[in-house]
Amino acid sequence: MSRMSAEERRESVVRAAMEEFGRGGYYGTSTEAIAKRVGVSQPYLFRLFPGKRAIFLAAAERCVEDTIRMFEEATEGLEGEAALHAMAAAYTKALVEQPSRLMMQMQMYLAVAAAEEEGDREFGEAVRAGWTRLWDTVHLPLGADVGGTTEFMAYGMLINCLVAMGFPRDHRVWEGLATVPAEPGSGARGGLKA
Amino acid sequence: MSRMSAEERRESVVRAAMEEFGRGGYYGTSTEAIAKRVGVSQPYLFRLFPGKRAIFLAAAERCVEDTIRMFEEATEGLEGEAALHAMAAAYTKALVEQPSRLMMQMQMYLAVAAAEEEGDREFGEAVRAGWTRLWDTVHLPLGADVGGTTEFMAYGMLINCLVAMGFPRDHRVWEGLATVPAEPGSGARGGLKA
DNA sequence: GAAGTAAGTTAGTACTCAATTACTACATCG
DNA sequence: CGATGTAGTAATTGAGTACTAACTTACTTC
Repeated sequence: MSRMSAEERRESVVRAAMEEFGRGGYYGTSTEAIAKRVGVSQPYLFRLFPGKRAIFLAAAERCVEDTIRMFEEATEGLEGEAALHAMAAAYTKALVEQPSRLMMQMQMYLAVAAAEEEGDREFGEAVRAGWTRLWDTVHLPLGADVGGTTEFMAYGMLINCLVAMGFPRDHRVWEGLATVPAEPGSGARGGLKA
Repeated sequence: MSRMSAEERRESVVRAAMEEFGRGGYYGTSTEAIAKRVGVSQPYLFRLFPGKRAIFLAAAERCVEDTIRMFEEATEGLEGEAALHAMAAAYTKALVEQPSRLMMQMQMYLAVAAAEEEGDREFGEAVRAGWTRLWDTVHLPLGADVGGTTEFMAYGMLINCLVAMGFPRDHRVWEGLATVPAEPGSGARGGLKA
């Protein structure tokens, strides 16, 4: 169909890969599924990327970068408590609008062990580096409060897990978390914790 | 080699499956890998279980039950703050002694989406039921404090993620968490958060 | 000690999937 | 117009994998 520059194609592959890998993880996602979503033949992926792992890694890094930028933009000019609330709001917004990004994040964390066992030590390094950067991105606007940063990340991971498990928003396990309202667009204020 | 009753064999299969699935997830683990670990031929697994999914589910449910019992035993006769510290200590002990159980737990959370897409709605139900039971198990000794329970679970999920990513115990991302000492056996007291 | 049963294996099937090779359509420029 | 390069596909391959069928070995019981 529509021809695209290789760079543009790679971009749409990365986006499609985030969705697909987010759902099925590395091993549970076929390159064909990604190709189908992009609207391109499966072998063509291997002209755009050296292999499946490279696609996964690209999606993972993009995922981290997006989250980092999201927090940076949310906290622009803010500090302390205000920054915390801004980040929490941004997170709950992402939770509704891009759940696949949260899923992909979890999938990349869990992919480290298997990758390491397969001899790919670099993947783990990249994931840990990404986490550390994300951690610092949160740490700074919170006024370098280690406990606060850790707490924020902790609630984030809990939310990711609840999303992964598919708990409906009105289930009691969400009770302790001030989440986004049922319908998006009606405010989305509130913190990550009660 | 040594013959066993089918029940005993199933038991060892479940244990092996927890290790293997914990590492590679559902799709990243072959039944042959499990069979090898058990020390039995691969096709024999299908006489003990109806299929791969059933093995995964059995391992997942065992995993939840173990954790629930762990917390129940840790909090026996305790309440409130004391129960919290007991559970935290038990968790950090498990973190060192049975990391594969924590990994399996995460893997089962992330397996829900893919299972649902494959038409297996029951798996998600089972996982959510397991989480809810675990939640209640923590909730009770904490004096039915919703916020406290949520916080405890949140820190637990964060720890699971850090373990999955393979962060060494002395990395700064652990700073905000009072974790177990470098060598096991030297006390292991302290809570989940700083 | 023969018969029956339960534990376990070997061999094989049908299928999926990552990756390669060889080809085609379309543009742009000399 | 012809040449060169780039976006893309069709066909295929070889490795792995869940699962089946048929057979074998050991324990138990009368």
